Amino acid sequence: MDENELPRVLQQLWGIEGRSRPGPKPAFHISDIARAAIKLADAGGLAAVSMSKVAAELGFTTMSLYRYVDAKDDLYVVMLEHAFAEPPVLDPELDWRGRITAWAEAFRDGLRRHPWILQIPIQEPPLSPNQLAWMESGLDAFDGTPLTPQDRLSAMLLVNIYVRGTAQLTANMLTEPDEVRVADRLYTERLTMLATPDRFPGIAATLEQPLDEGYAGDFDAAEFGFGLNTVLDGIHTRITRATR
Amino acid sequence: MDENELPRVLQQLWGIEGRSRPGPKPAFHISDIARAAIKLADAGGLAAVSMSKVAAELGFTTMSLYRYVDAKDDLYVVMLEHAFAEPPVLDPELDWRGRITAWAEAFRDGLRRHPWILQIPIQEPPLSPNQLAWMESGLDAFDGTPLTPQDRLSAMLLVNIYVRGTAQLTANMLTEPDEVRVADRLYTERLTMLATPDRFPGIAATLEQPLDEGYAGDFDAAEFGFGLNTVLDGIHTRITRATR
DNA sequence: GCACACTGTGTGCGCCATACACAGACCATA
DNA sequence: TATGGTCTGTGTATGGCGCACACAGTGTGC
Repeated sequence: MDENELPRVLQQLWGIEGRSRPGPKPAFHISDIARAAIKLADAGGLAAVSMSKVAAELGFTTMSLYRYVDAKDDLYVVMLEHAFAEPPVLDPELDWRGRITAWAEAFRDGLRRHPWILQIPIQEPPLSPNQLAWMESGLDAFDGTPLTPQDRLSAMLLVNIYVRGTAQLTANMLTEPDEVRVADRLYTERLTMLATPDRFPGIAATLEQPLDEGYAGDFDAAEFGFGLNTVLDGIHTRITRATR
Repeated sequence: MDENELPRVLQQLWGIEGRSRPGPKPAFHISDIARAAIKLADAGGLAAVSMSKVAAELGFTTMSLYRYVDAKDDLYVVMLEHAFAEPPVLDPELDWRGRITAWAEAFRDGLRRHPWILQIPIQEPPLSPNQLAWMESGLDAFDGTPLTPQDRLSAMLLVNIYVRGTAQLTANMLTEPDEVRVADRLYTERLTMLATPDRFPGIAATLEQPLDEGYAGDFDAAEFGFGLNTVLDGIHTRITRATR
């Protein structure tokens, strides 16, 4: 009974094959759809992904996609599942901090490779194989700590949220690195103009500080690691309390 | 020169009035547009907001909106600006932790009141008055700490990201509290079915743990505060290091 | 009082997701 | 081996969307 309730996309992603059926053989597979859609999204953002464009990319008609996918949202699920392939293998030699850091960086790399992921409207919590594998991988990073399963979930989600959030901040500016610089400079200019020291002293103080070279280009690796470490320090405190 | 570059929406939001001009008086104001759009969004989510529906709500034609707003994205900016009015006044008696907690909770309340905010595709960093006021308010929470302006920005962003992220997690499920319960139970069922202990031991362990009553209904205040405290512990560690 | 910038409006375009009916392909069964 | 039913890809059609553009009327600065 439960199996029937599983949406078709999830059934296909988990490889729950229907028994051999009458009718013509399907001409392709959802993974083909995923590949075509990801290609379009990598090139032109999520806006470049439409049912008709994906179908054209595959050489089929728009409506043929609906034989594989119930709705556009399912297309997103399939794209997400294929964009994040296997989670990283975490070095068991490392402590929890090293492991979750590696996990976070791998996640970040994925988001950098496919920035359109951040544009996907999230409707439901993840249930597809690779998504669960990433979850599992993140939870496993806390093996050996005294954290309860619930605590591990919270901690993993915290890191997950942090990575997504920072990626969001940097991905606001468009894709081209040059454009990032320009948009950033323009933003700073405008902010300097609008955030006057009398009404916005805190913001003004931030702007007075000369930007580090490292920071200028992007919310780069150093800054990312710095913020991540703050989060991990918080988790560390929790672990210490749990040990006591 | 710089003023001319400012997008029209921002000019209007900052109250930079153009000199008195020829032609008919405008029939309404962007704040009317904001009110109408927010009303629609509160009732039916961001999907219920279209140029034509907003215009109809106001009793005007679709195209009239474009006399006030250059594009749909600007409409979002206006909605955001009006949905988050004044930031909370932070009690100066409190320490930084109390202040930033109050700020985070106020932010969270705003997101709860207008869940559609999370659906708005963020294209640019904020430059509108209330948005900057919230930024300022968040930065001010760290007054009296040894953190540098840059550190305060990072810390504020960290809290901001946390609140957004957790709100995102809970808002995935739809609006009705009952639906949350149902969706949550359904998710747990499916997860239990798919995340078998052999392949996903970490996830399975999380599921075995009986859910607290408090947790069941929602990612509620207690859980929110718990995660927030973890983040604040991390910031506390940074402050301690800066003091030393 | 006049020129002209500005107002709200009507029409129309191209794109989107997707409902539905259809003709042909193929397997399980007889 | 024949056949029924189910599945395939396709063509057509619908209602919505954001928005470009031309227009007639309005009101201010000169």
